[in-house]
Amino acid sequence: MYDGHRKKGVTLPRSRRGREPLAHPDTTDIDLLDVLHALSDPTRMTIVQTLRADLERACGTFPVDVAPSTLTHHFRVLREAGVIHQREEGTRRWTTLRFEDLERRFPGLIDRILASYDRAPTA
Amino acid sequence: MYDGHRKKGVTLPRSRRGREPLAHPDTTDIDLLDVLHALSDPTRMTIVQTLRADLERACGTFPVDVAPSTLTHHFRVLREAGVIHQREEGTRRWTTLRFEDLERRFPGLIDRILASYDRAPTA
DNA sequence: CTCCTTATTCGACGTTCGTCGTATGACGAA
DNA sequence: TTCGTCATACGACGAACGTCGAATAAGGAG
Repeated sequence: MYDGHRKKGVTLPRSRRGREPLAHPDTTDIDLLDVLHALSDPTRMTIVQTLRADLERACGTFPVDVAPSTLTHHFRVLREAGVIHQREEGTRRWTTLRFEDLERRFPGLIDRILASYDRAPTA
Repeated sequence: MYDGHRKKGVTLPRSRRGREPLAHPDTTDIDLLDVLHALSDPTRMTIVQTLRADLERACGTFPVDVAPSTLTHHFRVLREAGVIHQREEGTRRWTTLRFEDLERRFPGLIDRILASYDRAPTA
């Protein structure tokens, strides 16, 4: 909802990077529908595809062409869906695929989806 | 279909059921991202789940609780994504899962997704 | 013919989505 | 300290989404 007035920097210091510990859902709470939705975007699919090949990457090193703030948005969607894990180290935020967790929850799903995507990248 | 009697419809003739032949994408044009998006909605997932079990059903016979016009919308999303096929017969519109087509395009995908959904229906 | 059933199209509504520019914060190097 | 880099939060924008009610159309039963 719209909260109205919120002067410039007066009111909120606001939590920034490193404050809130980057909430990740428990493995058992990963929702299939959220995962499918997260993977239904080409940018996010590319991110997951890249992470399946390489183990860990920093945010800025993905082969996608969107603004940094857009990328942050996509990472949040993937993280909140339980698809990726992010940890912080200095100014970098390292990202991994939660492959084992996904495998435990939905055996065989991720690789089947990625294989389907390789077969027909963007139609 | 015959076009003959356009009675008092002064304003909008407009295409209605049966006029436009219910466009379905070719098998080779089915886009994975569209399929994943189509399946990321609980109502549509339930429809697909139902169709995988039963072979063919009429629109009104699905175990979902939404308004008829909403259901029509969901069927269109599934149909345009290439997930279902619909044919008309009298006042009924029969719906089937395009299982063989999906299997040919993305082998093993649909059953893997449905198995994942059975495992954790709506979290 | 009339009436009921089936399922649609249309239009509207509030919400969510993907995108970006700008400002901000935290870290590390000079 | 200052400066540059990495990545974020915020706010805005238009587009798409899920939902529904009302009107419409066609088929079938009487």
